[in-house]
Amino acid sequence: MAEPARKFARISTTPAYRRVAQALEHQILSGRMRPGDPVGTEAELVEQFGVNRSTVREGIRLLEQGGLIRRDSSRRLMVGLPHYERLATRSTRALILHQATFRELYEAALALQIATIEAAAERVTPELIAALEDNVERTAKVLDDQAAVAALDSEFHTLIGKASQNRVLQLAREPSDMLIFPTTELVLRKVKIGAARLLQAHRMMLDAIRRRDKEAASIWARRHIVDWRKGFERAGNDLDQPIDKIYLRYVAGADAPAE
Amino acid sequence: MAEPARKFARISTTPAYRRVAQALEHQILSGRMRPGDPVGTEAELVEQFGVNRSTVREGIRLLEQGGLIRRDSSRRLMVGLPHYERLATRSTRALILHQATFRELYEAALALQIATIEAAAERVTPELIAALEDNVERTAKVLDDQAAVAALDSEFHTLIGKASQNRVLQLAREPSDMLIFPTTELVLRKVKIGAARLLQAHRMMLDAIRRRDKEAASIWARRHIVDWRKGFERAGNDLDQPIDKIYLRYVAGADAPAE
DNA sequence: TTCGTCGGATTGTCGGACAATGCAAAAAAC
DNA sequence: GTTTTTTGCATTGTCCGACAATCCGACGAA
Repeated sequence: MAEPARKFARISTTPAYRRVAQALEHQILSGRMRPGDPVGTEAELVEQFGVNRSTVREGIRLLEQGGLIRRDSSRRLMVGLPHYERLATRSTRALILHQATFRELYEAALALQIATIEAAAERVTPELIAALEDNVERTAKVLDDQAAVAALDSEFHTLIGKASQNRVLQLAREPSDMLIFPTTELVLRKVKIGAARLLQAHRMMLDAIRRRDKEAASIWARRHIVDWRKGFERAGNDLDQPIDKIYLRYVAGADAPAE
Repeated sequence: MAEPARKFARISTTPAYRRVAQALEHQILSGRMRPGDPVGTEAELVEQFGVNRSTVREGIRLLEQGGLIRRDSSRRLMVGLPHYERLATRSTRALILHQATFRELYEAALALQIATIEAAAERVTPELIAALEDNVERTAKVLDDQAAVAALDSEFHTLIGKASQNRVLQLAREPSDMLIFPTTELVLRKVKIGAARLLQAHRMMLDAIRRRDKEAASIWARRHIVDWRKGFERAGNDLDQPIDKIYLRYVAGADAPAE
């Protein structure tokens, strides 16, 4: 049979639920709806879009997962401000599924932490210095408790991130941080002097930041992460193994379906 | 008034549609379902979970947006491998909504590009060298066409990313790349010798990578990005302005709802 | 003022329905 | 027997209507 002589362009038939999502997203990104604004009830959206409530609800789910739309204490819809954490967990999952290795994490963490601490040395505020000092003090007190030290280590680096006042760097760092920090505790258990070295590194970094000494801060940050790598390897782990083996228990959220 | 003495944990009642999504996600992340596997029809999921089809569909939407579940050419569901691009656009949006500035982008890009090119110098393959050479040649041919040069510049950096063989770095870079590259064309229009400088930088980076000379690669990468910044400022832009003004048109996808 | 109670509004879930479309098996043509 | 066409079934997208659970504000009682 002869070709139907393609006279017409392919008609794009985007499902209605997706168009609902796109319309809402556009409103939000263009600034016409701002974070915190109420989105309106499902019934209102039904009326505005002229589609069924089921369709509206499917569209809402699309945005809800991304954090662009949230529900407040009651269950009303409002425009949300997607926080990095949520994005980070998504990225984290992607890295796991792509079977990224610890070496890749290490390399990225090295570059990002150094850049972050240099920015922090430039722009740190007195409040954050105080918070960092407090963190270091608390770390010194619980030096025998590996879990506590690991948690404080994570907090320390989060504070450095805040001090950097660079949201792009923070965003870029979060996936690797989320995957590396849970191993700190394991490393500390294996390497006995690890906690003391960690504390010293934190002290030196804090001191360098306080003096706005980018170079010293950078050197100690590097040393700190190299220490992590050495500990990781000494704990019997292979830097080239994919991360998924270790992390599933950390990222897999829920369990049973409805029953 | 006395404190209510919080004795009870907040009672959490997760909606069924979300539990459906969590159950599927858990299956995927744990590896019991692998990318490419069919998820099954909606009817099957209805039967397995014992909930209504509408509920199943809402749960699917939650995952569909994140790329964890896709639909193939027909519309059947299958496990997807969320690609970085999708994550990057989400992160990009977050940065816009958080009103990040170009200075933050610049700082992050500097650190990330340097780390990437150093990794690339270590691990580049002959195929990628060939691809990079091809890219540079094509750039030399269209030096007067700013749009073409900008596109090739973006491609060049993507290739460097591939050569680094570090998915964590690539993932970390994408948001800032996506926001910076669209400005390259603007910069090239304003700064006449920009294209020539860009080409020279690419040549030197390629040469350094080929020689596995991390130091030279790093130096030229830095120079390259500093050039971008200078051009950006010379074009009359303020590095401390939030990025949203310029980028809405790039990231806002669709417009009209159903009518 | 504080505390129950009530009713309206809204969301979560359900069941059923139907058109459009893709896929595969059955039927027809060679 | 192989190729093409047709037919039928399965599946998704969309709609409708319904109801329980919950939240919220108002109203009245203690």
